[in-house]
Amino acid sequence: MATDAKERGEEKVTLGQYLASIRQDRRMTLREVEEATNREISNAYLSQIENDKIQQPSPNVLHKLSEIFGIDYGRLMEMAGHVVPSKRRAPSERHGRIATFANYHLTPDEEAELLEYLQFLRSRRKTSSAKTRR
Amino acid sequence: MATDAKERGEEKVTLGQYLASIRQDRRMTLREVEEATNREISNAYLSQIENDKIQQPSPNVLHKLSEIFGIDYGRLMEMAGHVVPSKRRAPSERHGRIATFANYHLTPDEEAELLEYLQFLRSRRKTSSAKTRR
DNA sequence: GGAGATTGCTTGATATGCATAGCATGCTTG
DNA sequence: CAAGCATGCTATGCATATCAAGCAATCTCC
Repeated sequence: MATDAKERGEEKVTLGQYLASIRQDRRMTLREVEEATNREISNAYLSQIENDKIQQPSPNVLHKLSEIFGIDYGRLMEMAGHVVPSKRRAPSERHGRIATFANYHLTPDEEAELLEYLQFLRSRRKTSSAKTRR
Repeated sequence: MATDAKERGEEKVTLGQYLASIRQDRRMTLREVEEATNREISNAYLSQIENDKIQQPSPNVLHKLSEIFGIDYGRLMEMAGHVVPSKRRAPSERHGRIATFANYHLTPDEEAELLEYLQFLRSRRKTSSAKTRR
């Protein structure tokens, strides 16, 4: 247990972070995404979303993005703070499938590095009682 | 025009009409509904919604109303013109060989750090070439 | 008839989604 | 270096969701 991550700030993946990482994973530029949406979503606006300048992008926007990227619309809705049908609303996020890496096109190399990094993270956390990071 | 929404004709019922008729059915006043939502939705705003002055009430508002009235949230979303998340999840199981991370049960904290690290990894070896070292 | 409450609605103000245009930096090549 | 383009981001402005306050019609009950 332990895991008092909530108390220390920056832990949870934001909608912006998630979308940005997905876009990079797909190797697309902001303008390419704009193109892909038939100019329905401007690159400028996308930038704001990725930097969390927009608090709640509309469902239609999120849907378009989920189509482009081939990711789950419901999850985007959730991350944006919208209530999703058939999902129980709980203030405390039980982890579950927040940002599963299945959505990323990881190369074997990347996967290896991530695993290694994860081990590093965990070892560090177990041994030293961690404090301010970075 | 506060006629019953039971028009025999096939004109489609608007969100406002629907909500108004439901509220009347429940025999509640605008202010009672406002109360029932813990004042999250003002009676003034409700009035505008019922008269279709508002084109797209936010999902959260619609959800609250669906709770109060005990009606289907998804339907309200649809009537409001929002795309409703369908669970018709396509066979997007392209991950195949790299589902490794699915086996780890990452805390939100770890997931965030991994994502950040992945972005870091990719940001440096952008698209081959270039010996740029920022 | 008038005070007082109740109910639906309008209005003015504010917040925020979202677009167009433009900026800053980086990279490439003459 | 300058020119050019690509990429991410910012500045500005408009549209609209949402609220607080107030108004008009109604229904009491004296």
